[in-house]
Amino acid sequence: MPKVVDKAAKKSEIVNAAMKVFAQKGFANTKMSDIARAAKIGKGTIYEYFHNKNDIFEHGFLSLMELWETNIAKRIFRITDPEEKLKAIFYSFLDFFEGDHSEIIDVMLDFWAEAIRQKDEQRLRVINLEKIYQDFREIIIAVLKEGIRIGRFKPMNTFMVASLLIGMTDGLMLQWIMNKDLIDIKEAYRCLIEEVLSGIYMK
Amino acid sequence: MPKVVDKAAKKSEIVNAAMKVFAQKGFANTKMSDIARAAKIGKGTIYEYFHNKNDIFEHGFLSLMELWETNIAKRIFRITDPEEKLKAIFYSFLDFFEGDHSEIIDVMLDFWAEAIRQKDEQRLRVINLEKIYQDFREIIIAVLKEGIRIGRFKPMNTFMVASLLIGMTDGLMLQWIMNKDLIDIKEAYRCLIEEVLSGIYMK
Amino acid sequence: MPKVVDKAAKKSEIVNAAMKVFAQKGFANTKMSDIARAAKIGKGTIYEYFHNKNDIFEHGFLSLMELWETNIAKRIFRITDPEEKLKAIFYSFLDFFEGDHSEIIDVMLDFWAEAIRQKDEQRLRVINLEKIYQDFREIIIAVLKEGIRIGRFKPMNTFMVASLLIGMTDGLMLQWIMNKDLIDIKEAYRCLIEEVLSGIYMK
Amino acid sequence: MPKVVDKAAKKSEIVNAAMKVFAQKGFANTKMSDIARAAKIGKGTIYEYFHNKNDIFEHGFLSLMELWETNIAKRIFRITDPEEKLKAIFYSFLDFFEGDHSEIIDVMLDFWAEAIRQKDEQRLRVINLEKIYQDFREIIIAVLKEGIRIGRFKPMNTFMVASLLIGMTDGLMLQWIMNKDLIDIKEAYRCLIEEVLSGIYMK
DNA sequence: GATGAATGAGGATTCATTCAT
DNA sequence: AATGAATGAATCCTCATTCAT
Repeated sequence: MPKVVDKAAKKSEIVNAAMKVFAQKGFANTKMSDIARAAKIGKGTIYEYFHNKNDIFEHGFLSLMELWETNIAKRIFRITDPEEKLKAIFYSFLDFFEGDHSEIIDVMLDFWAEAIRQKDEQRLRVINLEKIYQDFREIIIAVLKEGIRIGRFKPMNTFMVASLLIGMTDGLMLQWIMNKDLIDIKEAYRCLIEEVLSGIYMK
Repeated sequence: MPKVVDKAAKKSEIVNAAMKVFAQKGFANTKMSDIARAAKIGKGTIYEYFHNKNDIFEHGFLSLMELWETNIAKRIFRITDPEEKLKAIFYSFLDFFEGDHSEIIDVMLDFWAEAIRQKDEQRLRVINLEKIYQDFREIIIAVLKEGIRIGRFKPMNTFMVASLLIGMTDGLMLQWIMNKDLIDIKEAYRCLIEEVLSGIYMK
Repeated sequence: MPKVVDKAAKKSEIVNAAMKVFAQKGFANTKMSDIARAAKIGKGTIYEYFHNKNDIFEHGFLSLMELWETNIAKRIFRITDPEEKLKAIFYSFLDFFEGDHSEIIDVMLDFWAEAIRQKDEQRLRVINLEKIYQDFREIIIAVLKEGIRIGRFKPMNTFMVASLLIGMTDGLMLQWIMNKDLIDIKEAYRCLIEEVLSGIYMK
Repeated sequence: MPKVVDKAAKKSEIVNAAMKVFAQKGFANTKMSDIARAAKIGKGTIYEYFHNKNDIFEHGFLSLMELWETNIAKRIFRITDPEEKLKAIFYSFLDFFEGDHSEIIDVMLDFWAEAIRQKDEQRLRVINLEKIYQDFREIIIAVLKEGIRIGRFKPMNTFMVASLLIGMTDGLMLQWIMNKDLIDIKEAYRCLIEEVLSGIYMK
């Protein structure tokens, strides 16, 4: 009888180890041997679970996205009030930063850069960033429209405002990554929600 | 009699060519031969003007920043009204996107990713993104404070709001890079200035 | 109570499976895992029966040779007439091609190539192709000499003619492997025996 | 001005060096560094002239075939008598063995093995052995038919006899490669031409 | 006995950089 | 000053073999 191994568990162990290294060194500068060392396995073992370095990268991205979607869904599915829903959506981001995913966030830029580069390629395109933005935009647009309908939000270009709000969280993250001591991410979100959002409220 | 060459001019020609290739392929995937071909010179000639690939990258970043600073300064140095000043600052970004620098913007993510990676290294650190954010934040904070002082803006956490506003332009750019047809960048800035900023105005 | 296994039977099962894969992919391109899959056993199990990949190869070659020798012997041991004996020898080759060993034949070239490469090495040299040719040549030379003695064959350089006849069957096989539809191997041997051999007959 | 190099000449230098190594070690066992050392250049330089190891192999094969075709053509284009033409064709092989290509011949088996393996693949198939046999067969068939027409050769299955004759030279070569001292290749061809061919002559 | 998960030595290939011309 | 031929360090990936279960 050969050794029995939880393939799925080991796979995600490797992904996690890889993500940490990616975050530290960047995707291009990370060697397979770095990942192997971080995961405390042999170089060749990685190839039992992944086709190549890109494959690991993509799995990492996907697992990050799943985590994120689950989180959003959990936060907002019960809320009906548009204002509260909007707040909940932005607070769901905080969960990421406050959880122990902060290291993972560091590699987001590499994901972004790679995704943008892949944007015109028909091939695999596992990292379909455009689709992700689209999905997220639609969620926010729906909330904004509902708010406008019931007279809680001012009339506005919902598509643009949604894009700007999403942009704000992304851009905030960038600055936070740069210097985590400088930006109090919790306070930043409070400020976003309490002070900036007020621009879209009626009156 | 040796050929007389405008060293500086040729240097910036090479940087410009390199930036285009970086934008298309990303820094790591760009070969020196790609740059040489794009600049219509020999591979070896690049080394007459730059120490190595990183050197080109850094010069590219710096020239981008200079362009940007010049632009902002030109836009706002004469304006005194805080609201107008704020608008002018954001409109100055548009100049980038509307000018023929749009291709160059594509490489920004690589700059960001690399800058973030270098953030802890004492060494070279030509790309001091933190410093750049700092500078930009201070400009905006000054405007916000002046606006609050004269009663045009609501009291607020100026540091955070400044960070959020900067973040919004960065994040917007990300989405615009992804799909330039989807996002009307001009309209987006109009929306930012007219609809979102109103959240900070008094009444 | 340990499982009782017919070691020898399993060993030859593995060899047979391996030969099929060798024939398809060539020795160098065949992975141990390919052999394991073909033999429907685990990769590690192979090593219970063979030292390494080379070992399998050599066993395959040897079993092929045994088959061949048995076949020749069975065909000719009763015949005394030189002409008939010669015909019988060549017909014995047909048995190979007409049997279900045709797949195995495909790997002969790899054996040849490897054997030739080993020809100068003192080491292992399990595949002693030179010896095999020598043996075969001697059988044919004996027949030719007997034929000459009793006046059925013309006087000739028996060594050379034997070598040429052996070469003809080898070379024929090469062409047949290339395109089995093009060459009717049965007709080819008939032609060899009836038309070409006549060159050595008296009259 | 960069160094001026005769690219074509260097390319064939590399091929020649590679062929020698292939002959000694076999294609699969030859490392790129072996070729580099043999050609007295750096490992990377090889890739300035060839795409990969296979590419070198194929160029080697092609140059061998060109040499061979040139040789045959030179030998026979003026001869009209079928018997003499046939002899000339076989003597043209001798030129190879007597020239300094004997080392190159050693790698033929690798070509064959590889060609046979590629026989079903649609892809590149630079080494189209089937086509080569076809061409050669047609040349011989034409000679045989002409000989029969003018009553110099017996009626026969020209396709099969041609295949057998080609096979004989191939098979002879195999044995000669095995032990060059044992087989006097010159005498072998004389014997082929004088003794075996006589089987097809009228009377 | 059987297995396949784990391994790391080995080798093909890439590409920044050097340097002779 | 300009060039591109030459290079080899660096790195991805393969796969025969080992060994714990």
